[in-house]
Amino acid sequence: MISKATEEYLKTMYVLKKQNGNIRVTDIANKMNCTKASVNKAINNLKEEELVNYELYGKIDLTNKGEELAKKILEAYDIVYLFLKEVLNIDDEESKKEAEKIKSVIDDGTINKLAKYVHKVLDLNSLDCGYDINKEKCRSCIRRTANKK
Amino acid sequence: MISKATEEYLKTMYVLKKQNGNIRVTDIANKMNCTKASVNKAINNLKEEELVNYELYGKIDLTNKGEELAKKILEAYDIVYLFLKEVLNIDDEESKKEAEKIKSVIDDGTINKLAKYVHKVLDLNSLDCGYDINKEKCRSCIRRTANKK
DNA sequence: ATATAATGTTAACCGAAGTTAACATTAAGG
DNA sequence: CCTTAATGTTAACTTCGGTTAACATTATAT
Repeated sequence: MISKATEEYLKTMYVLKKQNGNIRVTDIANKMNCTKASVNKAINNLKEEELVNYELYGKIDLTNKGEELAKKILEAYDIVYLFLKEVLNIDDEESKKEAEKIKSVIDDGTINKLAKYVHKVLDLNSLDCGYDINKEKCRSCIRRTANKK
Repeated sequence: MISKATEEYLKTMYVLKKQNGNIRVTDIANKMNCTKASVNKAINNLKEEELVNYELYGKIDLTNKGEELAKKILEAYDIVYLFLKEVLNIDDEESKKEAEKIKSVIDDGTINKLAKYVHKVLDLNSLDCGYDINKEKCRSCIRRTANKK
């Protein structure tokens, strides 16, 4: 339905909305290191799918459906990022870069399993994504090992 | 230099060579669910990069450089697959599918960290990829937890 | 040996995602 | 206001990875 590439635009738009209160072509292009022309195309794709509302030269905004999807995409990114950074101890910049790529290819099912695992290993019982993992024996041991240099 | 998509063809060729002793366009196409035409193009790309040798209607073979790269790609796949299957407990088919996609986007550095982690968690001290992780306290605990339903 | 099947190659085309460059619209400052 | 700068849009083009369909070559079986 909607490509992974196009999902990126949606995600960026969501972030900009939270951040600036509005969504502008120029800002998207800057964030994504692409041209305004590319942004324009993506917006049209997203409008097709009823993920964003906009009129020529008008305000750009996400629909409810668009917000939901954007949130899901962001969650996936967060989980992968957390895993790379906190479990594998990959440095921050690299974790961000890699999380971006990985979350763009993996299925929901994998994200869910990863989320559970990360939460278990890091002893996080509540996180934005809503995971609440049952306590298990030996968790602090796992964490100590996972976080060790 | 060489795209991730084209790397896939190289990997498949390597596997077929080990498996059948020879590499044929038709077999590659079957394995990869694509047309022979696509295979042909990929082979030409790989020849450009001196990763395979071949002449029109002739034998197809990997160069040394091609073999080395193929091995690296396979290692990456194996590590990701192992992680998904044995650590996250994702089922076999899904693990294969996802490993394929993930290994196509991540950097070497991430693969290395993941390899170390997987070996530590699963208590594997030797594997094809050559990792030999120092023993650490509490490893069996980690493994028990990782393998638990 | 030769017809037929299997295999390999090529040309022309497609869609996705990006680009450049020209143009249109809107916003801002004097 | 009205000019100019910033922003947004569009058309034409590029590259990549794939396709189909026609064709060429090689292998097989009787």
